[in-house]
Amino acid sequence: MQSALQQHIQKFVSIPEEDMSGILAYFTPMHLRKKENLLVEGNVCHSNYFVVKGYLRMFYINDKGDEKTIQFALENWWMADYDSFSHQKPGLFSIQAVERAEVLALHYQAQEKMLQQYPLLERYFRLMHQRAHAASQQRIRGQYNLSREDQYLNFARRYPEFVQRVPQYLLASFLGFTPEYLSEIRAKKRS
Amino acid sequence: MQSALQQHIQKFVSIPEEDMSGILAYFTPMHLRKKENLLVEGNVCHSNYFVVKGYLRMFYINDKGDEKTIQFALENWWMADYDSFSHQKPGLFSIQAVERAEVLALHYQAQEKMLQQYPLLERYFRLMHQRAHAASQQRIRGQYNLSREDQYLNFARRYPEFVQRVPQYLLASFLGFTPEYLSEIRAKKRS
DNA sequence: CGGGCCTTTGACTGGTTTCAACTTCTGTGG
DNA sequence: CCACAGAAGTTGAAACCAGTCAAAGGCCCG
Repeated sequence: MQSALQQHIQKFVSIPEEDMSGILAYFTPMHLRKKENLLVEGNVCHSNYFVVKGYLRMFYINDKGDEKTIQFALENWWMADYDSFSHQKPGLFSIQAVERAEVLALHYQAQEKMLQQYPLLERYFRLMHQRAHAASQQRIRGQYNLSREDQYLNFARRYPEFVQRVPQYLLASFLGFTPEYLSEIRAKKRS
Repeated sequence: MQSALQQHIQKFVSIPEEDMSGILAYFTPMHLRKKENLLVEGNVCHSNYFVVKGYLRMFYINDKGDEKTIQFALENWWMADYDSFSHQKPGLFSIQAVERAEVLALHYQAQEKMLQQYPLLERYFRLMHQRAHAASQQRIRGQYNLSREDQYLNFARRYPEFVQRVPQYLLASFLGFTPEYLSEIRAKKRS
């Protein structure tokens, strides 16, 4: 059976079958326990992570000391603090496995080498970032357009399984409001 | 004198000098009047735009009928509705020149051809999107962390010349609040 | 079975929006 | 070059969305 990553890459670019093992060799598989950290705020983001199983979240800690989750990465998504990763300088985000998870880590230098050896992958990563860029534009649009309440309702309609899977306080943090308010919205919806 | 685009590309990848004219041939230079549209909501975003002079904004019109600006593109930035552009399907954004502007338009098919002919440019665009992705992460962080008032003060500190250049109602729309409130903030700051 | 974390509920507060009226600026035509 | 109309910016009052704080209830896991 071929890896999830391999399948994913083939969806976007056509890599000769025989190159695949060479490519996969650049990655380090990691098993993470619940709440295990991949990156801690203030450190350099050395790797770009591909999620095979479970899911990750990216967050930071604000002045008041509470965690704000700004992004999740589900199966088949990439995650990194790209400001930190791109310049290999200390960053402002932490990355953590919410549930027990499996990821493939691609170290910065490994990525550079890999891209030299297999330039076709530049296209793959270009498409990944372009897609993320598109997603950001849509997300920002949603944030401007909808009240917090509608953002939740929208999100719940679009990702019903995920809403079940994620703890409410994380979801609230991701949607940009307090757990108390989320609770209120849910109560209103029930009635 | 070499074009702004050429200089910009050379900052990120090393393209042989003799390839440059071939590359530039894929672009269509455009002169835009103030408030001229490059893209209207509901249409397919056929081109990716590089700003040579002046600046663009991307916006949409909400239920109440007012325009929400979600992004600006200054000199040396790229702009497109990437969800629409990537899939060549109708999109949710309009793009407009705020001032009189010059841009280089890269048509979707032209871009694909160009990337086939000069695969090194995949890297260039990968870096552009990665950078935009990084910027989105930072921007979202700012939106979670700061009150609207602080977002303005922050922005004004970081881009003082731009705050002068852009009309206030656009800036308010971009920062996600009403022109009236921006006015109030500025009044408070003066006193 | 117990402790701690998560969720719910309610009262109070304040940042931000809305609406409407007024002032200032800008550009265009006479 | 002035006049004027429309656009952009300001001000203030009322309403509301959402945050904060505190306390109680539910539930998972050791």
